[in-house]
Amino acid sequence: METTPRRTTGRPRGFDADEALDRALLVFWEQGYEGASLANLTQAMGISTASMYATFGNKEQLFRKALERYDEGPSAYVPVALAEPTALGVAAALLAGTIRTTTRPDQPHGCLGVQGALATGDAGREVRALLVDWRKNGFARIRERFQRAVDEGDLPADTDPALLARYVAVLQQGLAVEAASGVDPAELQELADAALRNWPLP
Amino acid sequence: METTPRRTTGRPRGFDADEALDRALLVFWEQGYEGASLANLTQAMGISTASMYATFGNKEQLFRKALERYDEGPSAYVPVALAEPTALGVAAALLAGTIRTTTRPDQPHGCLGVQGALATGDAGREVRALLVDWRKNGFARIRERFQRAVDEGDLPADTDPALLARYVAVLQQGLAVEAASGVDPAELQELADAALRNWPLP
DNA sequence: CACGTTCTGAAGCGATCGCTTCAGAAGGCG
DNA sequence: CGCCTTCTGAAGCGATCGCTTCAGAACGTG
Repeated sequence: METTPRRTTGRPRGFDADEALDRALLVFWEQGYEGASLANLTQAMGISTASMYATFGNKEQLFRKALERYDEGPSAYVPVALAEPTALGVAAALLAGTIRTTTRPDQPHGCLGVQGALATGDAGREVRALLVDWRKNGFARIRERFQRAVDEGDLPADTDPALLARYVAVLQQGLAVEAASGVDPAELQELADAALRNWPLP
Repeated sequence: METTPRRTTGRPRGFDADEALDRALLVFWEQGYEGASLANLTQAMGISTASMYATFGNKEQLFRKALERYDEGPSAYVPVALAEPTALGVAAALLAGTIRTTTRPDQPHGCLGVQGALATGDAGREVRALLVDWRKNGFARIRERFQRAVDEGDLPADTDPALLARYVAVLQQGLAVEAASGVDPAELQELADAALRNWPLP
């Protein structure tokens, strides 16, 4: 990432911005946007508030960067899943990826895009809207992929791509809530398998 | 409700505790436990902080009472749904009830039990655990109902009640997240219908 | 009416909130 | 080396956090 123009001169930054961002991501992921205080964040990042503001702007912009980081890291399974050759393969990979990402023992349980700011006070209104868009975008990408599957004959011609995409998205979000509740991933995977057992075949 | 022993003498309370609790419920529902400040709450309740503390104890106990109120009000469809004669009827009523409750135009969108404290800082740890239990309890009641359906022959003998209950619970929670994102209830109901189309029949 | 009890408005508790400022330390460059 | 830019630790900004205290108002009761 290139958070600052990085002039040629001056004292170089004493920390790794990417690593600091990763640590901030974990804090937001676990505590949510409003639940994560500046003190929590900077302590986990190992830097002072001044360095945080100089590097990332403010708390909200830090969250936006952390969300981008989430897309590149924990949520990187999504584009991979969408590239699966069949619609059923796409759905299965999305659900498996969701379960894997939301239940890792070394990470916060659940999904940042869901629990980062699902209900907030005034201070979190913009971040909440950001995550609403993030989820809407995720749904749209699945819908487009399923539309392609219909066009290609991979899904029956009378399939409603939006309905099917909503099904997958709802399962993903429901799974994320279950994961945040500490439910065993094996049980969730069993459910994901069952939920795709009646997939519409061409 | 009977928050105070209600002695026979003394100056009577100048507000309706139930109504104040209803208003607090709306604030918690929309802003979450941590996002709702004492100022938000007492202003919506129309009382001073002293009255709130005298009547309800503190913020956390106020939330607990609000959750009980949520069970009696917005979430009252659950026991009704569980009393449906067939397992499919139970599932359909639970999903329809979820959609109705989480998308009412005159109420916050989404589910208090999900978005009230899904990810929190230290201050919300206990409330988060409370809602985890709340959700686990909801799942358990569905599972027990489906177990009964298996015993009664209303579901095939080889049906896994826990798996089927998890399916319904995940759909409910996913629908609640969609509702919190502002998705049209008609679209969600369409999805709920589709999700139950391959219900295991005896 | 006076008493006794309870409720309530207001003020304020220490702590923390997100955020800013600033002097000085730390490095690259001429 | 000395200059100049940038980074950083610490202190502190006003505001708000959840919560408590208290004097006085408001009522039922004897």
